[in-house]
Amino acid sequence: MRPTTKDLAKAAGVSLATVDRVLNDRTGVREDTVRRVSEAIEKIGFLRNISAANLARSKSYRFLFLLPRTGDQFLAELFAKISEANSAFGSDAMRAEVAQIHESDPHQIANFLEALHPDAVDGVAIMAPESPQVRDAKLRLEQRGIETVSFISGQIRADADLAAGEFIGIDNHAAGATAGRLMGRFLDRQAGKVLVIAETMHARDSLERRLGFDEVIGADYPYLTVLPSLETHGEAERTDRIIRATFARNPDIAGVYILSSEARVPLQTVTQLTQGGHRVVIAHERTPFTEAALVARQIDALITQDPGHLVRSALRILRARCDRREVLASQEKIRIEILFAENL
Amino acid sequence: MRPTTKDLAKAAGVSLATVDRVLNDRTGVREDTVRRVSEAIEKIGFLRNISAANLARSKSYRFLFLLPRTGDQFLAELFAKISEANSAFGSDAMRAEVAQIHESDPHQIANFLEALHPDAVDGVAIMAPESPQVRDAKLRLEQRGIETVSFISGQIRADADLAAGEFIGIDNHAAGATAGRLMGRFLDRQAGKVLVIAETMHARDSLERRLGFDEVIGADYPYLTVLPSLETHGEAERTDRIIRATFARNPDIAGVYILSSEARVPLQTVTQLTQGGHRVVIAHERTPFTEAALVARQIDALITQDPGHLVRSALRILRARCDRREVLASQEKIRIEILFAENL
DNA sequence: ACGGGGATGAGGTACGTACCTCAGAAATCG
DNA sequence: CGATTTCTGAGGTACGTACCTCATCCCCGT
Repeated sequence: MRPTTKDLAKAAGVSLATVDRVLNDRTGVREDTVRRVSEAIEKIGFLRNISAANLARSKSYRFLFLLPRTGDQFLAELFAKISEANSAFGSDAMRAEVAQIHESDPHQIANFLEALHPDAVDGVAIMAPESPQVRDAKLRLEQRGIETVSFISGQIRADADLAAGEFIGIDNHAAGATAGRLMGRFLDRQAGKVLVIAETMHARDSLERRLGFDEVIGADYPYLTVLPSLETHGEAERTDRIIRATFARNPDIAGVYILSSEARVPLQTVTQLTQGGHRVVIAHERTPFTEAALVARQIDALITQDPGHLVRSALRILRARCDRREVLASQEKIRIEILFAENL
Repeated sequence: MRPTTKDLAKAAGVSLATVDRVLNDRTGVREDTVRRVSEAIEKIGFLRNISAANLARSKSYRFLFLLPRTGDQFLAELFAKISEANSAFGSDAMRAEVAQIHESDPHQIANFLEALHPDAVDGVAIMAPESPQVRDAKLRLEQRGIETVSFISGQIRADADLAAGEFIGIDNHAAGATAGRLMGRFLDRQAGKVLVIAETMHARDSLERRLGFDEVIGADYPYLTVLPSLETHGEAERTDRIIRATFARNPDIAGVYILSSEARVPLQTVTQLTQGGHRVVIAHERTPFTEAALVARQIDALITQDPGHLVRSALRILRARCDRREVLASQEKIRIEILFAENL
């Protein structure tokens, strides 16, 4: 049988009331009594029964995902997984909701965050580009007792944040390097140019992917030339136009790397221009469109992060932080997945 | 607020006692009363609070992993992850233990399973090759109320089992196909022979990997010749000897595919024989050894399944079955991961 | 020596569910 | 119709923890 608070009280030679005071950080306990209880916890291996505790304080967790207002299929995947998580964790007294904001307006994001009240929300997963306003708003949220995590893109302060579960998402530098390795190996000894397409290079994740990509290509495949990144700004017409123009100017494009998470629009143009050729195309994120393109051999490889894992990981980390618990680091590490048609 | 049994009783127009009888499948309730309660459950969206239920019946879950007696680093990883899961799920009233058996002796396995008692074990994850004895023993376990799942290798009855969470592990045919694709692309247009090394081809997972591998190579890379599988039987001396002999007979070996989960021993010999050459080496499973080999460029790619995910998935599935709950299928799908030095 | 305040104990109620008993209502049978 | 049998309701206790109140005790300073 697992020891209970009752056993703990007996082992520490104190009453249940004192055990409760120590366990819940209440005032009015002498320091050496705290120590005695802590030692007893170690000695008998007491573990608080979180189910019972949550039952007693009839606590439930309300979490919020703050996502961009505009997006395409990857955003839709995230929505689907959040609602899936809601039904899966429903019996666990936690609920996740979504709010959408214009990701390009740091002021609006900060205002939104300021308006959140600890009575209504226990934690927020924020998918938004880095900015001082948002960073400050996050700090103030945490002071008010609302937990926060950076989701997929956004505020990374240091490598240590990754370990601490501050950031939920893949290591984008490594993802870019992986793309570079695949591109290099798939274009085996074949010289040529490589086109890189991004939504915007102002986002930290795009920058890091590009950096990782260039590093590998530069080091191991010097006969490949990586062109400057094309920026689509998420506009379909512009995307089509600039890709066509670049292909026209560079007939020797051997590979295409689409590093933004919404690949559908650029991919449509690239596919048309690559008809029958032997170009290697690598893109990010698994969506109905990219999946179909992979099967149709219009893409050679996909580099992805599992949206279901992202969502569940965010929820588990927020929850653990609310409970002041450690998380299982190895479970929360978001893997860089590589998909071919064979391992879909 | 989530509806409770009290709300359910009111909504169904019955007493708490009757609600309890219906929820826990007790006898002595008229059929149309059951129906009324069920309808009320739907109507008010009642969800049983499993924490409270487990608290009330002071239930804890005891699960058992049945693993092979002999193994190397992959087995060690599994052990580590099981003990990790124990501490992570410890506050959740579930405990996992390990038993080891000679995997090659179906009789001993069956005897072991027969001896398990529902009072001592709630569920078993079995990693053992397919055999009629084990299959029967599993069925009898389930009749006695002990849940079972096939773990990593072993009894697959049909594709439907995969969906139902009967089998926990990757799709080995797809894994072999993925290896084949990588081998083909990395050996771009370079003709030669491909060596395949297995522990034994009597195991279903090895067979399926080989099948998938051959399919892709045969279809898309006809200039490659895949040699008959070498069987190591897990013996170090024999492994070294037969690999050396095969290399001596086939100087034009361009690629090596090690399809068993313990790659260390064969890999040591292969690495020696490949010194300075340009052979493509693909192996399975991430262990300290294969990871180091990947970084040292002695392996070109690793095809893996996350042992932590395997273990947690097994536990979640067993637990859900004990609770007669559905699992979240997308979370339990074990992905075929591809590792390069860049995305470790 | 005494008051005051901090530390501690004793005991209660609550959370949502399981499981038990017993009384009484309703349905079924002869 | 009464006598069974079957169903249902009311109420209790328990699980492990949180949170509350009140009484008591000890230590401190005066």
